[in-house]
Amino acid sequence: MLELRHLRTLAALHETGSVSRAAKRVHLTQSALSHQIKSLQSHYGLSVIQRRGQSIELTDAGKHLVSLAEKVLQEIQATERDLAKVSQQASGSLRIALECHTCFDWLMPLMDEFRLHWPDVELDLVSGFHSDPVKLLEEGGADVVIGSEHKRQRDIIHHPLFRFEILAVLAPEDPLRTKRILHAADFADTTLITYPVPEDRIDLILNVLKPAGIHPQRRTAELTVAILQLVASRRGVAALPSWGIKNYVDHDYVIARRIGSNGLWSDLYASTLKETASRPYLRDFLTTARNTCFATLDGIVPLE
Amino acid sequence: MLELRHLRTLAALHETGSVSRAAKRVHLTQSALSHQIKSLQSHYGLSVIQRRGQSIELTDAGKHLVSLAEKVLQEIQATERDLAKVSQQASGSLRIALECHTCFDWLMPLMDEFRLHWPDVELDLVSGFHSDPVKLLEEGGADVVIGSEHKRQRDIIHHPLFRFEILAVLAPEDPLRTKRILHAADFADTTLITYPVPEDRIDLILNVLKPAGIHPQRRTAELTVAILQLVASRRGVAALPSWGIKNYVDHDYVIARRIGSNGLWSDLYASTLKETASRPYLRDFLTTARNTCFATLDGIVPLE
DNA sequence: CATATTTATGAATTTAATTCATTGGTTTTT
DNA sequence: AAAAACCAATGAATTAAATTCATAAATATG
Repeated sequence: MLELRHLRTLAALHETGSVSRAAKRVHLTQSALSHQIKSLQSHYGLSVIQRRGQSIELTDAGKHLVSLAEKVLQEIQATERDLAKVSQQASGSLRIALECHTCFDWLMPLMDEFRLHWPDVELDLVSGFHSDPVKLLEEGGADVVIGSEHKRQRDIIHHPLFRFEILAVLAPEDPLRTKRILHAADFADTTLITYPVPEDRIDLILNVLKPAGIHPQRRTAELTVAILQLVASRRGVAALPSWGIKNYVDHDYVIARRIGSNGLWSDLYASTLKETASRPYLRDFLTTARNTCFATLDGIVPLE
Repeated sequence: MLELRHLRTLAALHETGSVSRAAKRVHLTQSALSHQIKSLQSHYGLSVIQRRGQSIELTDAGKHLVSLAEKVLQEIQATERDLAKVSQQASGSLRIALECHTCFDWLMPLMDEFRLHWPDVELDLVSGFHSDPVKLLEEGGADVVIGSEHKRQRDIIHHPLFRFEILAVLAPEDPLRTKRILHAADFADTTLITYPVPEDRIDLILNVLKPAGIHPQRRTAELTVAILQLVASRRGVAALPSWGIKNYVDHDYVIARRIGSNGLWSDLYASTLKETASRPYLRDFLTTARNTCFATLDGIVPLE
């Protein structure tokens, strides 16, 4: 018999295009999903997905079920918002602290949508730099911190968002363009253009350059566009999320290169206090965040 | 986590107005449903139903979930029809043999709806009387038999529809009107007005009168309205399903009385061959049949 | 051609749902 | 007013089923 579990899986398959990624998305193993799909297929006597080389493709039947899933899951979310109103859990505050500057890109439209659904929740962005963002939660200065920190800590929950790749961004004429992959040494004589945050908050420096003993010059800019403008005009190179620069790369404004043979990856979490985690509007915020990110951001991968 | 199981239960609770009846409706025990409701309530931190003395009442939250359930379950049904088309299982024949004459009442609109959803299925009513309707299935004369037969038989499946009460129908001026409950003896000097079928197909005779050694006169009519017309004009009494006479009773055209202290009840099944049972359009027919009957027919109770 | 990655599968395990047996309330009956 | 009948709730036992584990098969990738 069909269950929501199946629909959630179908939606994840559609989102991620692979069984193993979908499995992470719904916090199950690849095996579990494979079994699930099998039982679904035998229940309806038709196939839902088809192996397409290394990944998979949805069949016609699968597409029908996916569109059902999307419809149904949205309706459930809407009803759950209604339930929060009924039980008077539809108010409170959601002050978001952003550790990842580029995240403004997807957070802004998300906040607009959130405001529509939760008019009685005080929504705010906590601006400025914070040395210890998790402390901010404990001190009550913010309700969610969006960043890459995820070390286990009492009374704090790190809700996984997604994993993304950080690419080196170069001017199209940069001599390094000939290399398909950049390594630490390639940054030795460059100027690194970053957001105005300490060194230990920049993955490239922390995980690649510092271990290799390389300390390039730095120059900072507040906004992603400003950084890209500097890169394009050959003032230096930057390291930014692949989805944050996609448009600029597609239009040949800049070029992007992988950092290290496996790439430089970063994980994004939304951290809250334990007590905040159970609030309906926070749960809703998280699911819509994940949904919109997986739907709109290219190249991201489920986490956990 | 919410599952379709919960929504199916909610819908059944709404339909039947009681946990134990809802349990039968979804083929589970009362205990299972009670646990299910409890876990649902603790998941959302609010109550869904409230004990209202003998039976139960849905809370505001419960009503929200019920309307979600109805929407979602309909969408699933629609998608399953689409899947049948995709896998080319949307054609075949559905010839219905009716053992219960009064069932025309609900079957007609149901057939109209069915035709809309399954334009490529040959839908027919097998008319006339059949001594052994199950044999009709085996001989290929019909695809479904709607009647009260349900003895286990090889290669035949009896899909339970519902249980209903058969009431004695009297003219408003009938001397028997003073009795709240009629017993076999009360029929001794009456004329029994029935459909034109053999005695052993009339529950009142088979289960009440014959065992008591009472053999009233009989007169037959083809149509329910004709029977009621005869009753109203004092030509005799009839025994008909409570839902079949509700409108006439409500308008005081006739009056209805319980037969025996526990009432005279009859069970309705839709019987098919085993192989027919798995066809998508047959399953769809059955679920819509049950849905519309439980939604529109008063006083019916889930079976099994 | 070896290696990475991805999906499929059978068996074992764990989790969760359901039933069983019983109790506590309500209503109805006598 | 007591008894009977009915209905829902509960905890423990049971059963069922979903998930994981371990592994194989299949398909790119370098």
